Amino acid sequence: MTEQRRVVARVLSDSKDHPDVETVYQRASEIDDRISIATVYRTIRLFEEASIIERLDFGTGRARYEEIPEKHHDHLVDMRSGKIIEFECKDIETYQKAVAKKHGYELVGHRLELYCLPMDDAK
Amino acid sequence: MTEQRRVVARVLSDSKDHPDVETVYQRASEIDDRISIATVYRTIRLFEEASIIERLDFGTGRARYEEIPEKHHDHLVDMRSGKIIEFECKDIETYQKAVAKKHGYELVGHRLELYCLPMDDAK
DNA sequence: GTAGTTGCAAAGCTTTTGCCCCCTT
DNA sequence: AAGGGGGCAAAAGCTTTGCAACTAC
Repeated sequence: MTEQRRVVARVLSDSKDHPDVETVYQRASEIDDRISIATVYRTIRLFEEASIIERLDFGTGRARYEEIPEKHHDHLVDMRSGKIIEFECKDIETYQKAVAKKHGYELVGHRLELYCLPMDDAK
Repeated sequence: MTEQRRVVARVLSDSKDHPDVETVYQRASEIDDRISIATVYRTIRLFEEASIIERLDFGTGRARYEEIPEKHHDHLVDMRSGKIIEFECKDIETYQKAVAKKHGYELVGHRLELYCLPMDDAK
């Protein structure tokens, strides 16, 4: 466990948003500027493989990350502001399992994003 | 409307799977080998912007495409074989709208993928 | 001391673009 | 004839990697 990994771990843990690698790198650099972006990539990959963080991708071409939460949730993307809202919906998950089963599969994971506009903008 | 675009359009239309750009390029080349991959990219982008096709992305690093269907559907990914199964579930969509509304949003689009293993493999 | 980690820069992959030529209309 | 479209190769954007130096234990 090196200093660099500690810093990256701390940044990821402290981030309440869903930062991309560049953002993690910037935040880590503020704490300790001897860190390189290659190390950030390597460390993030390591954490991802260890199931400590999860990769998200909202179609922007850059991967974003969050710590794997206690409680699973999905994401609602505010298309106007880019804000990400987390939500949980047990009913949806129940139906997902049912769909998988109907096709002869066991549900192992899923990915759900809702792309939305604020009520007032919608029209 | 040039020959190249006609060929790409035909390939996309004939493809029952969800080909990536490289695959579309290969299939197009079999029909007419004077096509370049740059043109395939350009044409696919054009069709995407014209809402003729839709971009999919199953986390493999390459975008995949399908014609926009009459009836909306989502995708179940067989993690063992890579096969993609299309499904439709009205109930899930109803709950999605409800979730959006609860947060003060209007649902504009969504993305749902189920990652599954065949029943027999699961354990 | 040794195995594992970092920095740097180069390379990899997918996708986009500049430029000039060509085809379509 | 004019203008959009295509081919090629170079460039861009994100991510990974080779290698030598360095660190943690």
